[in-house]
Amino acid sequence: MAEEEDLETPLIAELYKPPALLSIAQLKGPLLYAIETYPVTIIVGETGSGKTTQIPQFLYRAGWTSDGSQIAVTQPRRIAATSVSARVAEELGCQLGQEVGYSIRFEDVTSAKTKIKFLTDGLLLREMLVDPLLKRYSVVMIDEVHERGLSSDVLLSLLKKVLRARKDLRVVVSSATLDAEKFLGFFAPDDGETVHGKSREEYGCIISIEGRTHPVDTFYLSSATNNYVDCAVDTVMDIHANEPDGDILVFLTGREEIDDAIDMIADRIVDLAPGSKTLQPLPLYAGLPTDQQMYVFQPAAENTRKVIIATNIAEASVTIEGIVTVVDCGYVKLRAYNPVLGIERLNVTPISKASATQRAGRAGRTKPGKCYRLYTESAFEALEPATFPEIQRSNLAPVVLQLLNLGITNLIRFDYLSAPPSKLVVRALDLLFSLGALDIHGRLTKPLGTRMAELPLEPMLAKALLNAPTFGCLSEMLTIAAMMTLQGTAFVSHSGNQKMMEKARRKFAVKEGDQITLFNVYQSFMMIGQQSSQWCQQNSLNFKAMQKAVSVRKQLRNYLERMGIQELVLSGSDVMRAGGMEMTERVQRCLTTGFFAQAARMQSDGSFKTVGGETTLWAHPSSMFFHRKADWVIYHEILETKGKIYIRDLTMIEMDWLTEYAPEYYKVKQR
DNA sequence: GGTTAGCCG
Repeated sequence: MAEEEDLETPLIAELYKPPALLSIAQLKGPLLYAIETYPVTIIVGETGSGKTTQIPQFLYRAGWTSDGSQIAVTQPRRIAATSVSARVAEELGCQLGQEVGYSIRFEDVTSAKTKIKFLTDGLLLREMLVDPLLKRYSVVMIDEVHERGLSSDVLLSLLKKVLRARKDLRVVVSSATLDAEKFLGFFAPDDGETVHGKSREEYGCIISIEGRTHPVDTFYLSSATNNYVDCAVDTVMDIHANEPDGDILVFLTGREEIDDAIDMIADRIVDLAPGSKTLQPLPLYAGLPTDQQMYVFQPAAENTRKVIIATNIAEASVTIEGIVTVVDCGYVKLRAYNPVLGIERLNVTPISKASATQRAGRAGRTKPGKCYRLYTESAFEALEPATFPEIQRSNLAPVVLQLLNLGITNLIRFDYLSAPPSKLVVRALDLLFSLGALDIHGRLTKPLGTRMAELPLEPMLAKALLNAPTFGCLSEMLTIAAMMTLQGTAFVSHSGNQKMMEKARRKFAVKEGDQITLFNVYQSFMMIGQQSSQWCQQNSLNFKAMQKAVSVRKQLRNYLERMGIQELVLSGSDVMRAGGMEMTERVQRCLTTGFFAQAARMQSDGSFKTVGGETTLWAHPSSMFFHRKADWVIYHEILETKGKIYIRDLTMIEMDWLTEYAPEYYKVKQR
């Protein structure tokens, strides 16, 4: 086919140079020596080097847990914590939950015998609230720090402090990229200073480990493309025509691009010579229903080559057998946060070198592979070495709350690995102050502020929930809080089935808005649906998400009970009329006490304006106010997509409630 | 007017 022969921008080869490194087994001695000698050891090794599974076992066998302490190994994702722990338990020949276990939210598979514990980094942060010096651990290993996630960044800062207080603690930091010097420099004492008698040079060391992956030949475009989706499709067809067997993995940035690419490939398959090997294009993104995600793991049919077109989900958390070729568009969607408007948006951003390497590595898991980068080599050279830290582009209110609760008072001068813009910190402090979590000196209030910090909820929702008893709607707010944490995943939404979904949603809808509609969904699931998956299917509901809501609700209720707040179940007429107010109104008022800063008023054209009047917002199509009229509302989330700002989870309120429940916040704006 | 990169407590 001529079309594929003369690609506008032909691909040129770049030779792969295997690094001369030692394998993990050969490094056992040096690793144990380093961890014994230095407070901090930085491990550099690609996924597949065995660092995550082997190092904890080395430490365990070398006696690091013989005094009854444990080894903690953190992972950024739940799926990694569970699967790695299962493998280590198998290698050590023990039952999972005995010597080796894992702990993630809602699942604690550990026991008194557990010596090696895998857990998510977010959960270790939570543990620090109860045990700030992490006394139960002799070694803490933080894995995948190169991803620069919010939790792992904060953990590293906190561990630096803990190391100052605990001479016996050892920290192992593991990264897939060569930014080890930065991490080591962060932990080490300043020049001329010492910690526990150790100088900067004596404080830590770096060990690099060889990966167990196969070499990957990398190709670049000779000149840049302005349409990487078209280019990806061309490249796939070209590979299919010219390369031997083996599946293809294509990285694009989102669902829309993936669907487009799949349609284009499907069109081109028709043109393939009769009887020749065919292509099976498969999408993979997180929003896809689980059963459809599973197709990518099934081997291709006879005489068929699989092409998996995926988002970043395939970069780290998912491993697919049989991939020998990777096509990398060079972009990813990243969250950006505008602290002035408090708006999150998803930006298509060039990936980092670290990501590019990780993506290429996906081609070399079973045998030598090839990676086609849809950008020039000079564009690759110009990429940032590592991903822009999440702490510099997030809403920091939850982190600030947690740090304050750990006794860290100066958040501007806190020892960050990469400091967030001070605007983000100030915005977070402002919000927490207006919620009543901080006093004018920036200290946590008691009990409200400390309780908000303890709840595993975003601050606004935590505030509303803690206020619920005064409105006599704790039971309802527990349900609403649990449902809101699902972030719009309660209803299943695969393309083509939208009408059914709309119909299902209308069954639960009430005029007061989305939050009380979510309450109805939960109530029906429990009472009518009897928590069955079949009932969920009939009502276009996501069974897994509903089960999660049940768990979250239980967990929140337990937290509140420990704070001495009981869920009172009122009965009959009490529920309907307590305080001379309908339950719905009490819930609406209660929500206002948490979300007053996110109020908007509907205009005659159906759009919304914020209180200041400067920003135009639109109800998200999943909201009932996408169609219906409202006046004032509070909203849960605000997000920007394709230049349009949407608000999600809306509840009707009255304007007077804003000044009633947040007089300070609205005082200035009234004048 | 028409939707959601990914992950965590």
